[in-house]
Amino acid sequence: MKRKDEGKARDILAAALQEVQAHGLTGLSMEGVARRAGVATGTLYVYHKSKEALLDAAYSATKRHLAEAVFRDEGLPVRPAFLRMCVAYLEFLVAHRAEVAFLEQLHHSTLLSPSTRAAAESGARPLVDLLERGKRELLLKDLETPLILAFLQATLREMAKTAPKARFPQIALLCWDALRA
Amino acid sequence: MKRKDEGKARDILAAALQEVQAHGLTGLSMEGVARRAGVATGTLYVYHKSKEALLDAAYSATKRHLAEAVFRDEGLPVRPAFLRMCVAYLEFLVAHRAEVAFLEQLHHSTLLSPSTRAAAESGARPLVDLLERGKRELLLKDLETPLILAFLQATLREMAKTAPKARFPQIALLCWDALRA
Amino acid sequence: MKRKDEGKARDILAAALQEVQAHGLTGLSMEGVARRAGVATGTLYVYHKSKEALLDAAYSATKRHLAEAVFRDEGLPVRPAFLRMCVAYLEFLVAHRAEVAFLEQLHHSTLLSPSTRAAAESGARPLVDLLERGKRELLLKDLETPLILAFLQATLREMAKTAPKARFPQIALLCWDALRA
Amino acid sequence: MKRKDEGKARDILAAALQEVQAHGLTGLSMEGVARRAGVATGTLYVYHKSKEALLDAAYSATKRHLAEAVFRDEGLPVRPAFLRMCVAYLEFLVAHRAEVAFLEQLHHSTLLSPSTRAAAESGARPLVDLLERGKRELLLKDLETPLILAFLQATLREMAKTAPKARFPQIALLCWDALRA
DNA sequence: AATGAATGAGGTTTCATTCAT
DNA sequence: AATGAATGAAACCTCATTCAT
Repeated sequence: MKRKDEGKARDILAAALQEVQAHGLTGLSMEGVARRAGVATGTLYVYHKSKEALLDAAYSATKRHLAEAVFRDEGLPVRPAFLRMCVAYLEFLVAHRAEVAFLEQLHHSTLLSPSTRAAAESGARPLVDLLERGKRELLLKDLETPLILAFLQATLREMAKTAPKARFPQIALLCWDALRA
Repeated sequence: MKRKDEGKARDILAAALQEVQAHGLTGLSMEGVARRAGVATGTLYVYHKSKEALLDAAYSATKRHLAEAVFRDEGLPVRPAFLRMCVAYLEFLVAHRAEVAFLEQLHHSTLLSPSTRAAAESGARPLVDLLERGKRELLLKDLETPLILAFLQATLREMAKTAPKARFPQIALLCWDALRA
Repeated sequence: MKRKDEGKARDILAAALQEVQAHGLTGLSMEGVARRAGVATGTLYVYHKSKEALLDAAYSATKRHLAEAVFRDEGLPVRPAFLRMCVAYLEFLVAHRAEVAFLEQLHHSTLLSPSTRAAAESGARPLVDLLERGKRELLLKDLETPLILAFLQATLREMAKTAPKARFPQIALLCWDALRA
Repeated sequence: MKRKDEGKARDILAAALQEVQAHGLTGLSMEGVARRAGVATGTLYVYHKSKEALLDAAYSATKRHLAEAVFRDEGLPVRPAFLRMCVAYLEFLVAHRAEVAFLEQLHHSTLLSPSTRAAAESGARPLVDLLERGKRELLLKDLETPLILAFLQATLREMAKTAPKARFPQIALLCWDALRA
């Protein structure tokens, strides 16, 4: 049921995202989303069958957006691929604060359906594959993948808060050095 | 005259924590908290002037609980102090999953007052002091403190998910090695 | 699309008026108003953003009703205009007891916004103008206008309680004689 | 049940009066009264069996206060007695605005018991008697007593708003002239 | 498809009153 | 007598969802 107005569909998801950012998950109301998207409340139900479904969709779309920007597999060798992903992630973090905050809020919450969660997870597949390839090729330390992911996420998120864009390649290198065998 | 009951105050905070755990922040209702605490809804407002205030108080109390268990400064030298804190944190993570989940949910959310956030922050003071002492004594790498904190949090949280209690000292040592100068 | 229903808006104001009459200001509940108006509680909030706003609106509407019935300026000379207003006021008093009682209750009360009070005041403008014209033309005693208003209100209200409709012109004349120069 | 603390009993009635003045009848709460009176909420129920009873008592006490100050019968002849009462009423109106406002609010309201209303009415007995004596002695116009009362109340209330104390005797005389045969 | 008025269940909060101390 | 914590019914209001247009 999605062949109505592609632009309006996008507006609605964007509005949901901005509303969560502005009022928090608990302060989110369908009326608020509708107002921000410039449509009537009823219209929301033309595109999504419930509030939960709308949030699910917004979460998925945002995750996909992030995955497309960051986790593309471009067929590079391990090291340059790793460095590119780190830089891309840092850039995404500073360029799309609202999206990042939204994902964070939704991530901890009882609202997402398990299937959405699983689908979202799969967006990072290319990075996971890359790390495992790196371990097989003995380029990376033999640590559990979730641990590496947590380390990267924590480090990059923290660095994105203060470091200037010019230093992003350096930071990526730093991460590489921390993890290489 | 009837004095305010210390036990009841604790029950209410505990009930709030459990309700968030059970239904998520968005599914939290004052009636649910009251029922679980075994008091009337009105009683909640004797102890806290609003839902927000109740959550604030529960968050503060839980943070304090964590700080007391983990971040005590016992006057030890840097290395043993660091190792002790790591182990204590790991132990807290596995022994108080509900509390940890609750803190996580509240941490991202628009509900906490800035002052509560600030107060909560200060609980980790002893660890911050320790890290800075370590850097001054040239025992630790000269990294920004927030970065070290993020690293420790990510690593320990991840390890607590799978590692058995017996390996906690080893993990602490691993962290030390990762950070020592 | 469903347009806001003019009839429903009227029903709600009428219901508020009747509820105040039945249970007093302190006994007024939104649920009672909704039930009497034959709408859902939520509907009240489609038309008025709060209980206070609803009462404000009901007060304004009733005052306007009274003003239209009584204080019309029909371009008559002072004496016949004065007599006509007196009779019209007396007729309103007996024909719309509920409205009158409602206005009285609201008049003394902290619920009305100052702007509503001011707007309501302006309804009697034509009478005020008439009285001042009468004083300028030396037809009426040179008393302060508020004093004349208080006198008229007290007298007419009191007379309306007992006098039969047939005597209204006589009463109006009596007032005129009491005030003429 | 009133032999506890005469001062406290007075404080409670005074607090009720002030609270109505401050927040209106609808904004009146027992807790507010207790706080202002400097007692615990429970104490209110030692002196009055319900909120309604408390308001009844406060209304009665205030009416009695007014009656004692204004409607004393001092055995004077009609004219001086009338003039004295007018001046006393004017003085009460300016000296006890809070009391007057309180009485006004309660007068229109469903809260007073009929018996309280009747008792309060009887406070003005001496004035009613005086007026009837005046009519019998052919000193006053033969108007219905309630009409005279309404006229006096409206006029004096209006005059008290602006006239300086020095002019009170003049105003009293004005009223006398308006009503004398 | 789009609208937005209408719904009514459910949420938060208030408050008169009771009761243990 | 005095206290004030505790109660729980009801009040006000919000909001996801439906439905007539």
